[in-house]
Amino acid sequence: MQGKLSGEDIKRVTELLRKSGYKLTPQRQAIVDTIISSVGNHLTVEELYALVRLKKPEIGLATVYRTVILMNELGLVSRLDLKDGSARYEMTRIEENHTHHHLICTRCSRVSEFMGDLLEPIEHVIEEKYNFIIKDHSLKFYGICEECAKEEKLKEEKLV
Amino acid sequence: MQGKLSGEDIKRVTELLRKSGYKLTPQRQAIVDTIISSVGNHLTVEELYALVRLKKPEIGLATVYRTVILMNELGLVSRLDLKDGSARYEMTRIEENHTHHHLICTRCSRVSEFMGDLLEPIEHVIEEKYNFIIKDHSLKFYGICEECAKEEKLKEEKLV
DNA sequence: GTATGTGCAAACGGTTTGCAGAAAT
DNA sequence: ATTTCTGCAAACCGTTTGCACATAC
Repeated sequence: MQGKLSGEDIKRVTELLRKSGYKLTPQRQAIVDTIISSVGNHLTVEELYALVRLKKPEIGLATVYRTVILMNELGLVSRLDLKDGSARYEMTRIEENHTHHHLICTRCSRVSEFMGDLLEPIEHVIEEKYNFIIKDHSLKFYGICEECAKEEKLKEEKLV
Repeated sequence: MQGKLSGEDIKRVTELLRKSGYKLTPQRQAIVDTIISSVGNHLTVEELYALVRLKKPEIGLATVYRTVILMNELGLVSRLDLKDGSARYEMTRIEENHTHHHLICTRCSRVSEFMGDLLEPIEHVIEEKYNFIIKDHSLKFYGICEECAKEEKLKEEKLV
């Protein structure tokens, strides 16, 4: 659990749920609160489930799945697929217009992010050259994060 | 089944299997042949299984899984994860140095490819800025392919 | 009051695995 | 002869679904 919980965000999300004709149940509230209060964490559904249960022990896993799918359809969260078999979800922050990407450490599987509209020029080339209308993109870099690189260096030094 | 079957490729692959200490069974042969003869097709394991069974009806699905995992470890095939729950595999062609990406049509789920080392400059920026050592990357564009766009246009015209 | 949402447990679908027999080296 | 591989069926694991009850509106 990290990141600053923003009452503004919670309002925005619950409002949109309402407007779209969905009921604002305590379960959904709890899930929204939890997922917002852990920005930057890329939670699996199980992880989210565990966190939500701290506040709402009666909640069922299926409800978490259903809510997260719903929120994804509404564009409130975005799904992230690493290569490890379970989907991850994170809040979509309003400020950014779909231009954030992921750095995935293959040692510790930590996920960090980087910003930038670096792809825009590439997209234009593609659209013209291949007559392909781009709606969305996914850019991921796999490699070794700073912490793991440091650790490795330390080990090497000890061996010398 | 499409693409030109290259005897050279088959040799290269079977050779590498041997050298790495793996036995060259008829099952593996059949799988290698099939996957090579369908370059550009991004097969799911089930699809590959169905194709291989045309030549080797006794083969088991588990063998196909095991072979494809093995070949992936050896770098002979690459795994492609779309958002549809099943992994796809394609031959890794020697000519290209990991610089090919995917265009995925969200209408017909056809997958096409595009080449280009467009990411290299971006990678350097990232490596410096975030102290992240990049080993691999994945770039995918989701959208509407040329054929589907045409189809849509046709429908619109009929409605007018 | 009614439509929608929930919890539970069972089903699902892609993938992996344990095992006994088969085959490559 | 020995190690590796195969086919089968069962297990696995993340996810989805059917259902009877509960609840937000």
